[in-house]
Amino acid sequence: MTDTTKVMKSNNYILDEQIGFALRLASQRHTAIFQNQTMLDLTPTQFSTLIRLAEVGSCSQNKLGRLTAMDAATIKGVIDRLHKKKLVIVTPDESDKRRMLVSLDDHAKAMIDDLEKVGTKISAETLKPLSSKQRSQLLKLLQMIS
Amino acid sequence: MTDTTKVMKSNNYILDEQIGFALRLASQRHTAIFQNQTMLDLTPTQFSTLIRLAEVGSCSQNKLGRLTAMDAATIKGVIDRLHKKKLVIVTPDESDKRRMLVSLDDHAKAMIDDLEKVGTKISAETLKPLSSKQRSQLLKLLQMIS
DNA sequence: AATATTTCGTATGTATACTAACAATAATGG
DNA sequence: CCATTATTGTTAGTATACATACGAAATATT
Repeated sequence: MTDTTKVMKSNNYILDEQIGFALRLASQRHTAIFQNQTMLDLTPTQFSTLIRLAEVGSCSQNKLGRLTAMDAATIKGVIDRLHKKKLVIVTPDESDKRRMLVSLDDHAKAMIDDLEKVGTKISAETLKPLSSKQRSQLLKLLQMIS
Repeated sequence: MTDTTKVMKSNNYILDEQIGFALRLASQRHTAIFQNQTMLDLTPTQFSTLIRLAEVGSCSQNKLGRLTAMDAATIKGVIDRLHKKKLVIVTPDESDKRRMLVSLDDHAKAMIDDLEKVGTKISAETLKPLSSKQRSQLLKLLQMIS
């Protein structure tokens, strides 16, 4: 007599427990929370770009991409759209003719405080299911694998 | 005498410590690891779709989307591309004429074991910086906010 | 100084991922 | 039974995000 269960697929690969799948779900949830903040007519990456620009002042386009973890092609599209919304100023760099200097428009500068408030709320909403200790733990673990 | 530092921007919003930013970085790193697995001519979502199909057998397109956390528009594109690669079979459901029944092509069925092996390797590589305890902790925390 | 390499921005193509609108079909409530 | 509602799949539009290739400009090497 043969126990056929012995040769059945051992099924030890559980998609829902893979880090990639879990990351995608968590990202989706966060993005949904972000987009539900209707005050913000911005995407998460556009938001990050404005915050970074407020920190560094003026910056070349590619460098800004590195500061926000976007490659050259991606940051270009983001800057184009922020420019169309009149939130950033783009001027050629005289000292290096390859570079485009990007900085915040006055209109965007005035928004930064509010952006940070909304950003704080979005993070809190996303992390609501976690205790304070769990929140910093999650952040630490994510940074460790980045 | 006035201490001007008192009115300076309190700068308590640190982009790099926001959950959304951290999630994006971690996702990027995982995707890079995934794509470096050159054995796989698949994207992470295509991979997930094949694994799910192996679990459930046959399934309508929209339901498959729900099982893999993709909306109708997204899963359609994924199925189209998997179909073009001859990895899935798509047939109209006779009992419900709205539905398209999706299932694995034999060619893909034969790949599943290998896919799971590679998938396991990708997850391990992504989580390499973490201890075993930290890995399950991270997974648990991600699932809690999803 | 001339050459080689790198960097910067741009452009194209592919792949998620969402919204919104739409038609066909199915299920349900009166 | 019929009208309403819901579901399924499709299409179009927008926005990351990557790879790749390219020319222009700056830097490094010889």
